[in-house]
Amino acid sequence: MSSTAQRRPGAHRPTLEEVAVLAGVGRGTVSRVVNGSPRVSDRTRAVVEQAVAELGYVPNRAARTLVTSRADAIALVVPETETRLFSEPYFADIISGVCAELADSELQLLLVLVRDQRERDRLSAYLRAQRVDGVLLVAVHRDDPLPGTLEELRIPVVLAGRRADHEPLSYVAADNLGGARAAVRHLLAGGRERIATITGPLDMEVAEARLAGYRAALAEAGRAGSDDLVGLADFTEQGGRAAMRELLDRVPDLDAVFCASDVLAAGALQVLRAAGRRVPEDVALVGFDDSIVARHTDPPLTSVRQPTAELGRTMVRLLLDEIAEPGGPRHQLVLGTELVVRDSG
Amino acid sequence: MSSTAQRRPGAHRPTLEEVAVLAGVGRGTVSRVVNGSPRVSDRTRAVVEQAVAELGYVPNRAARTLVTSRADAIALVVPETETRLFSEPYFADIISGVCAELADSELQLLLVLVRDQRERDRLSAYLRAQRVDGVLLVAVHRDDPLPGTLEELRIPVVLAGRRADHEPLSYVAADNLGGARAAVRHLLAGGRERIATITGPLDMEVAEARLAGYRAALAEAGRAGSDDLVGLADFTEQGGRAAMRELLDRVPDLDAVFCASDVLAAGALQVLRAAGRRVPEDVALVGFDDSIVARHTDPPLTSVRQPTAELGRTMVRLLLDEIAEPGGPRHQLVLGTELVVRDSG
DNA sequence: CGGTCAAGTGGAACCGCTCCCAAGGGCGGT
DNA sequence: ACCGCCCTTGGGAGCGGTTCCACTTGACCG
Repeated sequence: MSSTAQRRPGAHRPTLEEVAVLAGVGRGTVSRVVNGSPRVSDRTRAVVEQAVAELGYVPNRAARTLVTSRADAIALVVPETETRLFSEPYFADIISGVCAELADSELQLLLVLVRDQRERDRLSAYLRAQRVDGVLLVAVHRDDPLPGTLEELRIPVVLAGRRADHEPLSYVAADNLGGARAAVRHLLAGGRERIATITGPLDMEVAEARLAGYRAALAEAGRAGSDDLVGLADFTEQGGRAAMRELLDRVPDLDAVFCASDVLAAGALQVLRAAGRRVPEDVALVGFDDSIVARHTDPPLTSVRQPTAELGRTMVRLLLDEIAEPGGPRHQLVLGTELVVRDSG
Repeated sequence: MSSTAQRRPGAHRPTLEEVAVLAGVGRGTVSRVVNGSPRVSDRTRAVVEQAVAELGYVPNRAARTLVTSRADAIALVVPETETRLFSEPYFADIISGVCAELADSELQLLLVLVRDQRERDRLSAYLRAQRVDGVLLVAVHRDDPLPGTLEELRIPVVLAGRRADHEPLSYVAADNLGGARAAVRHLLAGGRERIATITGPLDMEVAEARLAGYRAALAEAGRAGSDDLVGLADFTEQGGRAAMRELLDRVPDLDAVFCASDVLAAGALQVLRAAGRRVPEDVALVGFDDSIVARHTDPPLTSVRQPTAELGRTMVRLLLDEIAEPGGPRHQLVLGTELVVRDSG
């Protein structure tokens, strides 16, 4: 039973021990070389590296994790209620940014959708089983219990967006208020008089902030925004339609609508058209997110773009910091937004 | 230097051993209870379960993985070149389906974007490090080396779509040929005479199959599809525009275009409009994917819907099969598609 | 009533790695 | 020539599970 070439690819994976034997050194030495410790002579290092290459050795992560209790992985957690996110560049860009930033580390990315209490529990179990070093949390609602749980478990977290003005955890957010204000200023500059808004669900700080931006722009122009001009919706197209209908009922003479998302705007647009209003002649329309729909509606939507990939990258950077220095200071960043003017207003 | 640091609440996770002590049984017994082995008396089981609950015990996955060499995780691998996927419901639905199916297992989902050779190598290393039990592969091009690598490593794989007609690996695909044929039949039924097509990159079987469906429909109607009527593009909007321009040059009297994707169709639509053609009066337009753009163009696009979430679910099911029975038979499934008629043709 | 056997249980061995400690060797200083 | 020190190195002791084997026990059988 000679230990011959288990050379069949895929069958046997060489262990550190085998590398040590081949290189004629001890296990500790191989470990040091593999992990780039400086306490190894150049000659030995070369020999070991040769052996590693020859055997195609790759360290077994489970074994390493077991002893270091680092998982070398982070999780991106998304409430499934937000699956809509997936169909927008927002999410794609976040992922893209996250992966880009992760590429230089040895970390892996776990994707976790949480759709109900059961899955929430499952997630807790994961975390408790020490499967990840940190968590990226997207689209948190104000009363989401998850951030609290994570904090209790002492697991580093970074949020995309914040739960409220005053957010204790680390987060990276887009300047929603500023973006919304810019959008409404643009409408004002275009001479619009009766500017309405359709908001997202106000238990999300994003929606709240965009509404605040709308109000701020009106206020600085010396106009009191009447509540009649505010239509409430969730972030769906259907919600946009319903809200637009109500607004038209309540304020038939409105001449502009700032929508808290492009999808909302798309819904609103349908209703406006059905009501015989021309966009932008009769009613100007501005969205938010600069998502793919914005470019394809007729007319294309003026919208607010967020630096989403950058947001993903930054989140990872912050998370790595927190992982490296647990209990360190929290980091909170707000990234700028940009108005993209198209034909809708 | 006393080993303090570990007493922070939330820091220390109870081990199997501690549960055993509390329950007054051996480690093996606890393990059996935790893993649902039948070889435990009801009384003992109850005692152990009590102890588990009391301590909030959750098995350490790394330790388990180390000895069982099951990773309890699968990877979803996406070539980054296909990030466009992310902005379409296609991908969102795949993920959603995958997660839904995974929810009942103990498996986790790793998301891996591969954007260049370096990351491809990194992926190989992951796989070799036994971090996953299987791989879901999306958007494979014909000459993609990844499937081959995986096969060599003896890692179970299921593809979304296939590389060619004759695909050795397991896959789940939509009936692209059938869908395309249905789309073109619909155009024929509408009385269209000069039906063109804009294809995706022909090194992908999806694109090829959709083109084949187009040809099949023409053939069965007794019309030889001239090559003049075929415009080549990648799956981008820009590609759609370019291809549409060429087609108009070559075949000014075309009265319908079947596009291999909605995004292509959206591009084509812009060019048609710019050229003064009315859709659908002068030129009928049909897309594929029933993506979010399809509903928002003006007019909304007739398109072919694929059962994408189902596709994700099925992929997982097949993969679990392969994992359970390595070296077992390959499974290959084709799921039906459905024509969604809107105003564009 | 001894013998057979299945069920239930405890515990050792081991998975592959990191970490630490002790030991070997080289070298400058005295 | 000897001592002390630093640089390298080998290898033991776990990390927290699973698995297998051996042992105890009580039931059942002839």
